[in-house]
Amino acid sequence: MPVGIVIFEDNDRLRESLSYLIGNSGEYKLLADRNDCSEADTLVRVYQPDVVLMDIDMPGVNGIDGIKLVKEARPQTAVIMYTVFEDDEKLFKCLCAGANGYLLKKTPPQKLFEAIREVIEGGAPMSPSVANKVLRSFHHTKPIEYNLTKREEEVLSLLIKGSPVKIIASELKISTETARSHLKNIYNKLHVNCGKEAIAKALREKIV
Amino acid sequence: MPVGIVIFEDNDRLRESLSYLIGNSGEYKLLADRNDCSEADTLVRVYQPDVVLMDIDMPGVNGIDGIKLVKEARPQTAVIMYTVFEDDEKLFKCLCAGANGYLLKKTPPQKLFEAIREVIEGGAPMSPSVANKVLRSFHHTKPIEYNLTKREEEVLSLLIKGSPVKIIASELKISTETARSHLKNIYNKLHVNCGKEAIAKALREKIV
DNA sequence: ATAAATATCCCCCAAAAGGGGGATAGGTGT
DNA sequence: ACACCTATCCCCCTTTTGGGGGATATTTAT
Repeated sequence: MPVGIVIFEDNDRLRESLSYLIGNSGEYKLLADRNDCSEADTLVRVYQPDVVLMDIDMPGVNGIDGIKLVKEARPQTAVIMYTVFEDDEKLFKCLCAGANGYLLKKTPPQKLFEAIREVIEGGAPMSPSVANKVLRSFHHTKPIEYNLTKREEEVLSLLIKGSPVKIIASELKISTETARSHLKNIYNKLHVNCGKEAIAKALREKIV
Repeated sequence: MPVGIVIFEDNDRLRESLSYLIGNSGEYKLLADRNDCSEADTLVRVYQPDVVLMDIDMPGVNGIDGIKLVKEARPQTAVIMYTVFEDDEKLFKCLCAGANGYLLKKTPPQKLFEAIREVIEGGAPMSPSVANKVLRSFHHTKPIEYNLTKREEEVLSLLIKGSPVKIIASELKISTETARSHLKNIYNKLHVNCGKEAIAKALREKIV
């Protein structure tokens, strides 16, 4: 049976041309198309699409919440974002919400069809610039150097487990006073004033 | 001028066929090919390639450290991994080390050429199953429910900035005693005993 | 060889945090 | 109507923290 598709896109003209293209592809079957995704959950429950094409900027419920509706209603339905936005915030929100692909609207129809094929086969189609952003998000940007000594790193790694000084000291088999000294030095090097800030900074910047 | 390519691949047969394909493409120019990447840094400094094709499993210096050598020597050179491995550990280590693409060896040469084109244009070519792994790494696996109230979430989000109770209270325009109450409730709900543990848990599990 | 950095320990003291109570008012749900 | 949750506030008391000193050995670097 052909691949079933549902489209959420508030631009009527665009939605209609997409629907037309898909309906006449032979390869895909257009199950439904809507200009808002407030009832996305019901719709995917009823039509059980293999793929959903989802815009982001829509009146009422936006596409990001739309992803969640779709995924909660039917996790196996693949959601491909189809949008003009390529800012990091929207992109990563979509990915976190469970999007299976992310295409920019400048993608030509032929590539769009390829992407649908790819997502059906378990891939994750992304426009090149999007894939690049995603990859770059892994490039541990700057291992900012705080010049912590080995011992200080040990102390810090215990600290970020939430251990109080006494525990840190006993784990490292040193006196609490020594542990406290190390902590003071760590706070100075990280430019923070207390353990809580140090933990926050260390975890955020992936020190240790 | 044609796109310059350097190959690191320890399988002689494969390396030679790749070299041959690239050398005869007209589109690309093979600058060098090696069976180990112990001198990857020197090599990219000398040949200044646009793209490096890099295997992972090589004698001596492995491909992951190879990425680092290349990127430190010449950050603008794009590194495409070309490997049989698709386990999470190797994949994400490569991405973190700065890889610009990740292709499985089952990729047909034509797709390989496409990938090189894509990476030159600033994309991030990935085999479908790889792209899928990458995307899935964003799917916030477990939104473990601690049933924090809105107010408690506000307090927690201030806490993880390292703010002391007084600051939290004044930011939320409530008394320090109220803020303290909220904190106590938060600690109970998160099953922790102090603010440091709460910060660690909240940041690790991406609550708030 | 000599200086600098590191790891270790100690004291004092004020401020902050944490645990234990308890109280009031507004809202929700049944 | 009543129980329950939430948000607000207050007190007491002990432990922990953070900042300020300082001291001594060992290691590292120059």
